[in-house]
Amino acid sequence: MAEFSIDSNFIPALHKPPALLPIAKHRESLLYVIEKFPTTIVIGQTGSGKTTQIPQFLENAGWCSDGKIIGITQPRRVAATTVAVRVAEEFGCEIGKEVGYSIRFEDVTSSSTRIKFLTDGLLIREALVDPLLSRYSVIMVDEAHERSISTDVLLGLLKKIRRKRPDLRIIISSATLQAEDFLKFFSEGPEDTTAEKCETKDNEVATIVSLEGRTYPIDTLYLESSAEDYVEKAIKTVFDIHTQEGPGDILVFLTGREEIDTAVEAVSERAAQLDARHGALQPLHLYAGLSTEEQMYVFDKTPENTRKVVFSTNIAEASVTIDGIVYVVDCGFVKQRAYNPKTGIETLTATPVSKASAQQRAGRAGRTKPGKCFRLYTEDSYGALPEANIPEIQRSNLAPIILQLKALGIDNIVRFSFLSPPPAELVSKALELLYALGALDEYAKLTRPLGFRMAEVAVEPMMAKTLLSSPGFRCTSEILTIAAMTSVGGSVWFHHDGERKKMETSRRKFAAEEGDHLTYLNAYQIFVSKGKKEPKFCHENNLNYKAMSRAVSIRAQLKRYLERFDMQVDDSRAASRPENPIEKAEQIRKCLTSGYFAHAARMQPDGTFRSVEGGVVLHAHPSSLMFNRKADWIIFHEIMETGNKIFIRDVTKIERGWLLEAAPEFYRLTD
DNA sequence: GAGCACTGC
Repeated sequence: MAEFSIDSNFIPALHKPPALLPIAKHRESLLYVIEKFPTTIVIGQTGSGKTTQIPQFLENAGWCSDGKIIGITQPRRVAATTVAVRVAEEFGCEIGKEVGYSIRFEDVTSSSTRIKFLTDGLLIREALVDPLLSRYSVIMVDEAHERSISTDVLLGLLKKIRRKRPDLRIIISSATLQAEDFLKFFSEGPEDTTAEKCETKDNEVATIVSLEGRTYPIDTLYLESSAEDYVEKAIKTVFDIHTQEGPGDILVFLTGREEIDTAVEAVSERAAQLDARHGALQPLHLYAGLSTEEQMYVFDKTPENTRKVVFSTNIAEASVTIDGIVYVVDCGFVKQRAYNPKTGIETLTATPVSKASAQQRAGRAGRTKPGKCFRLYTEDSYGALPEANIPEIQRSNLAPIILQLKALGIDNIVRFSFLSPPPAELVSKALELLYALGALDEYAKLTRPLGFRMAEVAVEPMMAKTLLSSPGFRCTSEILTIAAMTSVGGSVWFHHDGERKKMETSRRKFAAEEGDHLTYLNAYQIFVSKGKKEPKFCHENNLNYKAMSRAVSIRAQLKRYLERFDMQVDDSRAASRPENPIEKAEQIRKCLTSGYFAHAARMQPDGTFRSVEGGVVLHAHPSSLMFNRKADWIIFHEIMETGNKIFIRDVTKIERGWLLEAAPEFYRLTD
């Protein structure tokens, strides 16, 4: 008889049994607190098990017994799906049964679902149909400290809903630093009523619970004097770690693609001269612009005697977790988006990180054993950093979110209870645009049906207006495609290293003389007809298959909205040759002007553009067909300032007269 | 001649 061996007969568990997580000993007290207080703020580090365990405790304790469900929101789609799959496993059910998830295009829930994970943006959308979110007995807002625009809006909504639904339990998961802000927010009376008094000590409405995490100690090291060139300093630090420190992979935070590619190249060159006794160094890059398969390399196990060093953007701060990182190198900067309400231009600039970010980055070193974090700045500089990031809601274009709030019946935006109120200029800029688009009337009320419909379709306001005016230009089918293609955002064309030339020639095959929007339309139509929606076709034509498939889903969803509004969509003629292609193209360009009149510009003799609003100098982005081409008047989808230049992307030629036709009032005001 | 990261029944 063969000898019995445990090793060969048992497969090690993928994760530790829940009972071993520190959270298990807090079960009773957590349930007590949630029962007693309408709002509970949970502080738990990564590894505390809060996201996976709390919903199961609640389900077990009977919070779903009256047919209501437990909802847990996440800021990201991947998080919502992966956590749901894991909880279903622990719960012992098939995903979509008792435990499910719901994200855009993917509803994996059923009538038996009791624990539901979803993105916070989607829960806000549910509130449009069910304003009191009456299906839920408990709503847990996870990763609230990240302060995404949707999370902030959701928190304001929940505070409002709570007054009408005393039975609803709200759980906010937060990092230590921000817990007090959340407590204060939920303890204070709403700003829009004076009647409700603040609760007394015996009648507290919110409390904080702290859970232990499973992180390991991290040594933090600073520079004695600040570095002049942090990319070079980062590379040197990597070699110092490699030659002087024990085993373990390295994660380096830089700000963008260019820096990262430079660093990867430098490390692979210099690593060749390393003494063999130190072992090999394998540099890898990680940023969102990479294709999924290219991103996957950072998860591969390195060969024996090889140390992995990942140069990454902020994507590795919260969105992507790489196992085996023992050393973190932090340059101290991040590229951050901001919106300037005076010019209506978004900027993307490298800014110093916050203390919260620096701590989060350092924490990436201590996930499997004690680690070290090398900060490429002085301890004094750290002390001077802001405590937390400026919340997104205070530095974004608010037009989309104000449209949604109005549709939810929140007419007085200024008195809505925001955790961090947005600056008044951002609010008035958004109101101005929504008024110009016809979504709001002169009393700032949502118009019917246009405003309500614009709030409902899942594209930004200018495109929503374009889409909804398309029947008047007899080009709804085409605009649906263009809306879907611009929604996937800048990732339609794709090339491997050194294949840029090939991509340019591929792209030229789809090019339309009138500009980028019609080029998108050509690419999409050939993809769904001749390309038969196949990956092979995409590969041959330098199209991003993932992006194209997403465009197909978005288009189908947008089409369903229009049909619900009783708008006819005739796709049959678009697929075949239009009767008069030039006339059709003109209708499409006119229709685009009806939504994008605020994004108009005129070409100058030197090839740059001058914007109609503000008269600033604009450059066609090199990814645009209008780069190096002649035009007169144009409209564009997106505008962004990077470095010292303002770029416009997705550009289409128009005629001046169309602007006055589309928005006579707007142009009278700016003239 | 070039852009951080997310996201929407």
